[in-house]
Amino acid sequence: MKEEIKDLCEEEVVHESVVAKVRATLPDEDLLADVAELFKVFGDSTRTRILSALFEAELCVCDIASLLNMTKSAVSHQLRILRQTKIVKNRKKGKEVYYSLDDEHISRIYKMALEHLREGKE
Amino acid sequence: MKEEIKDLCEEEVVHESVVAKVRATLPDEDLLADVAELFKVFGDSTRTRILSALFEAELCVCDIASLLNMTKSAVSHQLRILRQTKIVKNRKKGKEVYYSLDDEHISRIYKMALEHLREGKE
DNA sequence: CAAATAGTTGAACAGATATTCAACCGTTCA
DNA sequence: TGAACGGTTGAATATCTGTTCAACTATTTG
Repeated sequence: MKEEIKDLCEEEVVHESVVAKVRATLPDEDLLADVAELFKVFGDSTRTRILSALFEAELCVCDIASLLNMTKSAVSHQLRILRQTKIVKNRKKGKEVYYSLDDEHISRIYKMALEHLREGKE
Repeated sequence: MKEEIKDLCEEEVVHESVVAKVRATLPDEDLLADVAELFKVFGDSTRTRILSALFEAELCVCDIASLLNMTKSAVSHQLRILRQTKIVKNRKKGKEVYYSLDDEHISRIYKMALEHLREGKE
């Protein structure tokens, strides 16, 4: 018998034709992984707080740390993640490094989510 | 001396006035936590795969498990998370439980992210 | 009623992740 | 030049999170 995989509904799939159709339209595996990765970056309240601060103004690391009551180190670690995903850009002036948003789309997605949650709260 | 917190830029904040202004406009702490929580749900490729399947059709747990080549248990755990955050709803018919999307906004946010990533890939 | 199937659930485990800490680099300025 | 400050980085730690496994519920059907 072929019961190597125990819990997988291999044969007992209930709706073969629907499953086949959906499988055909499923986006590329890599693209879906990228979507997940992008959302994962937003999925941390430290980072969402940093971002909503940067919606208002360009800020240096010390500003952000003060604003969020966190250490510079912790902030810097999170900024690195936001930088690597091209959500945030920086410019150096003297000793200070100024951060700002790098992408218009990002703002739209973020604000749409905010709006969604605000509506669901009356 | 008041050096309890070591790395926090308490006094050395570089731009007091900007920080004060930004602080005033910062969204509610709870709302930001909710935003993060919502995005965290999207921040897993198993869940993004489930969602993009449900964009196409209503599916039962076995369908999804077969489609994604996962166990029913693993899928069920993720569906619970999607249910709790009201992203997905279910209806029971006989032994089977059918899942579908519960929210129009969610689709818009999700598809906007997909579009964003597709554009950045030529 | 008993067997079979769809689905759920909790505990356990492994892998990921955020913060802390200490050391470090680069720039300014005395 | 060297002290001071803004910022970064890597390792360590504690916490969180996804999958597995096994046991369970509920519904159908023989």
